[in-house]
Amino acid sequence: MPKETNGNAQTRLRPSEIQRRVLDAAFESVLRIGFRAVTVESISAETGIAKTSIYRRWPNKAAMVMDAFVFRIGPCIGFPPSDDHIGSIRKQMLALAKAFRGPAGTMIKALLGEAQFDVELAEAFRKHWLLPRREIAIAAVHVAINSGELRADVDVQVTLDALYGGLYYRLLTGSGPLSDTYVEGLFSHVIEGLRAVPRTPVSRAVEITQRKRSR
Amino acid sequence: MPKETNGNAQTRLRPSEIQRRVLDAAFESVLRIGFRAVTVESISAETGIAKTSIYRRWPNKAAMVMDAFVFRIGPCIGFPPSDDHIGSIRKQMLALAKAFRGPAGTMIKALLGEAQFDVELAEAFRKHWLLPRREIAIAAVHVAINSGELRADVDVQVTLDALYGGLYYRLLTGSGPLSDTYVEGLFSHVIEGLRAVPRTPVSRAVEITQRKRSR
Amino acid sequence: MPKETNGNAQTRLRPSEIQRRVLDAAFESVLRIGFRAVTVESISAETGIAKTSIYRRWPNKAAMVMDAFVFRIGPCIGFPPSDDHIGSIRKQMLALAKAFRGPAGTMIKALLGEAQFDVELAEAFRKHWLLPRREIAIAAVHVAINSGELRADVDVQVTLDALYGGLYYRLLTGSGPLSDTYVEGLFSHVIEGLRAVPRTPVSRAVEITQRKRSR
Amino acid sequence: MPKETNGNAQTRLRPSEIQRRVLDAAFESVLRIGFRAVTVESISAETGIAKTSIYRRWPNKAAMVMDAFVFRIGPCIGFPPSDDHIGSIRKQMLALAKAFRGPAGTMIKALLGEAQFDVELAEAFRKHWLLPRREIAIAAVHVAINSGELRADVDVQVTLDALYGGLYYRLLTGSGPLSDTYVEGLFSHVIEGLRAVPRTPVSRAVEITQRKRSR
DNA sequence: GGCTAAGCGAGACGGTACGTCTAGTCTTGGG
DNA sequence: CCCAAGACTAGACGTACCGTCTCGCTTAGCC
Repeated sequence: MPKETNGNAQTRLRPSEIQRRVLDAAFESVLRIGFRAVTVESISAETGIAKTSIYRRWPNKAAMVMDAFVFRIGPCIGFPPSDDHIGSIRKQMLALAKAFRGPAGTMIKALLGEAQFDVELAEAFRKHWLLPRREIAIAAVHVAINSGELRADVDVQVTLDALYGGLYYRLLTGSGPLSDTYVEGLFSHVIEGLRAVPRTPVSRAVEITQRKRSR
Repeated sequence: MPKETNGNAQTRLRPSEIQRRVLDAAFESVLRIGFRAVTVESISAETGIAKTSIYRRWPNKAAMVMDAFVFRIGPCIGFPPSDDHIGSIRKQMLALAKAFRGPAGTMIKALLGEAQFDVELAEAFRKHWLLPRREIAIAAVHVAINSGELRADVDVQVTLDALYGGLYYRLLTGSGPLSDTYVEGLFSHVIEGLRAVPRTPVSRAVEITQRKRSR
Repeated sequence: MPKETNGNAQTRLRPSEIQRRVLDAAFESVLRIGFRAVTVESISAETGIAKTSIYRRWPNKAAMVMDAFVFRIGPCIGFPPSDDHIGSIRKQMLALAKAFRGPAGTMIKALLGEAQFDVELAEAFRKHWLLPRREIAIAAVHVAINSGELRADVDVQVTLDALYGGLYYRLLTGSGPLSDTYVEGLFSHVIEGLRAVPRTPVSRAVEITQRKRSR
Repeated sequence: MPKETNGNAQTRLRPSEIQRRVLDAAFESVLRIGFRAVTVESISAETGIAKTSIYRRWPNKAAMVMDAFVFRIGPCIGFPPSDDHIGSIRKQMLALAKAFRGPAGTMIKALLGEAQFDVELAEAFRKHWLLPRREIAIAAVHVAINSGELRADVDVQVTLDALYGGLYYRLLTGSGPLSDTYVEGLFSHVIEGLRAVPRTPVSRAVEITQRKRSR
């Protein structure tokens, strides 16, 4: 008979269980009371897991919350498939904006805010959040260029910064809503000018996408 | 004989002098040791001005540093004039990127980072930094539309988010340099597609501007 | 036409009016919120009289409250006349105990407490409160000795310390009530042994005084 | 080999050692610079023990000094044995007066002064200083009554208030010396009148005790 | 199968800064 | 000249977390 998780309630927690409980509590706490109000001590008190055990795993609160974010959100926001490669970028932008409106947005605001004061956190954020998504997007744009959807002289990095920069700008400055309409506009304003075969005016593109959505 | 500022070194500081000294010290300290390391107490110690006097004017460190930023940077980054209205936006972007590479960039990173946890600071940052510049840019785009440089169906807000969002994205994520070349690329990728009379490929525009700069 | 108090509300207060208002406010405030909570600033705020004007008259809070005490209480607790000189001491003790149970007790607790840390206040308290009363009591005891009520070898100071010390002890330590019964007991326990013609046991004296009071 | 106290100077202090150092420093500081001038911060600075650690044990300065008093003085002033029970009270009064003339007097003045503004301190002072001594004295008086030294109708509380009240009165008001002669006088003035078999005049009793002491 | 090393909870520790409070001084401007 | 108004320096207050540490106890894993 394998030992299993051991039914004895008094038993010590397995390391993986400790990690799970801490990250869950951290995630929920950030959403509930905000990153600033969350404390290693408060997580310790809430979970009953000793501060020592938390500090053994993460050097500080930021690293812990970063892990909580990756643990819970990281893998969730994929890159939706699409017939055309350009359209798949549009779809990813819509998915990202939707995420920004929910818990993930709260976490990203906090983590990117904190990252301005913590180079290790900044590095981790780039590595675990920004780069994975960016690489997929880069590939999509490359394919779009190679397939003739976009011009050959398009600069991939610049294009993606224009597309995604707008989303992050609104998230971080709170200077406007992250609505689907906004995302469509952002996408069409940037992309239409980069197409190999130019389309009609941008606003028409917006109208089209809006018409589509209302169906 | 007017009383004047009074040459007596022993005299008490005038309120405006207190404000100036505190803001100067705050500004320099943020650049030297970083926002996190700056403390109301350290500013008090450095300037010899009582903590009480600082707290009488600003509710907390963030508000004080925000004021220091406005006091020292705020009015400096203007909107360079240009023959064409679109060109003036390009010039402002270049000026902004240059500022981002210097002290202003350090301050903005700190303030925007902190603003993620402080709604009052966020509001102040929008009011004193983002909006004034945005309004000038909006006007420039409107004029460009009315004069026929840009299409009539261009969405001003979306366009500016695409242009400036990229700059703030790189500033805050550190995901790439804020070089003039990058700015030119960002500008041309977004703008060329929005012109009433389409131009040649974006990369050609980049080449042109680069040629200009090398002269 | 004499100037009078001047109906103009805007007129400046006369010095004596300032003193009266400050002392009244100080007295009431000590009773209402306690000596510790009273502040020169709070008195200033309450009366609308500038801190400067208060500090011009009193060196600190303690001196101000001492004055308020003298101004309001000082003259109130007299030395009741009595047929026999000893009886007049008894009556003064009863009057003092009654005062101790009211506002005067609150003030004396505060002033004597504070006086433990402020020699000037201690001196003022002795001069304005303790000594005036003590001198009358000393005279009463002397007369009682000379008239043959008390023994010739009675030490006046010691006797008065025993009589009044008990009252102050209870006031300051809160180790028991300052009831009339207690005062009668204290008086008779000390005095009976000092009479030239010894009386019956002390408890009988207590019974007698109690009988008197019930009539 | 037992672990022992560990000779390593670099080791952290044991809790009991922290307590001892703080209380010692508090005691000495009160004597040296006075209760008012003593500060939790100054004790922290002097001992090198963190303010936090002090506040973890005591809620404020008064409680800390109270503990310092009990720790150093509390158990020292006993109740000297004597052949007769009344004489043992006299001896205790002499011992107490002697203590009042030294460091204990300084501490008691400060604590009882502060206790006028701090009910918790007042309670602690009664519990740790006044009551233990009072209970022994009560017992002594009871024995004296039962053995026939004192009258049966003597009120113990009143008697002790008369005896000890005088001592505290002089300590707190500074209205006279706390000399042995004074104590003898106080004792005999109060006690002689309460004896079952009356003695000669009080002043004679004083003379006798003085004669004894000069031998 | 017993010993050892590591992980664990609990929570005290030294530290830093917070934002508040009060004291007592000083300046300004009005009457 | 005296006042009110109120800003100023000075410095202690008591709190909150930080990240480190000791302390026993428990549990695995290694011999």
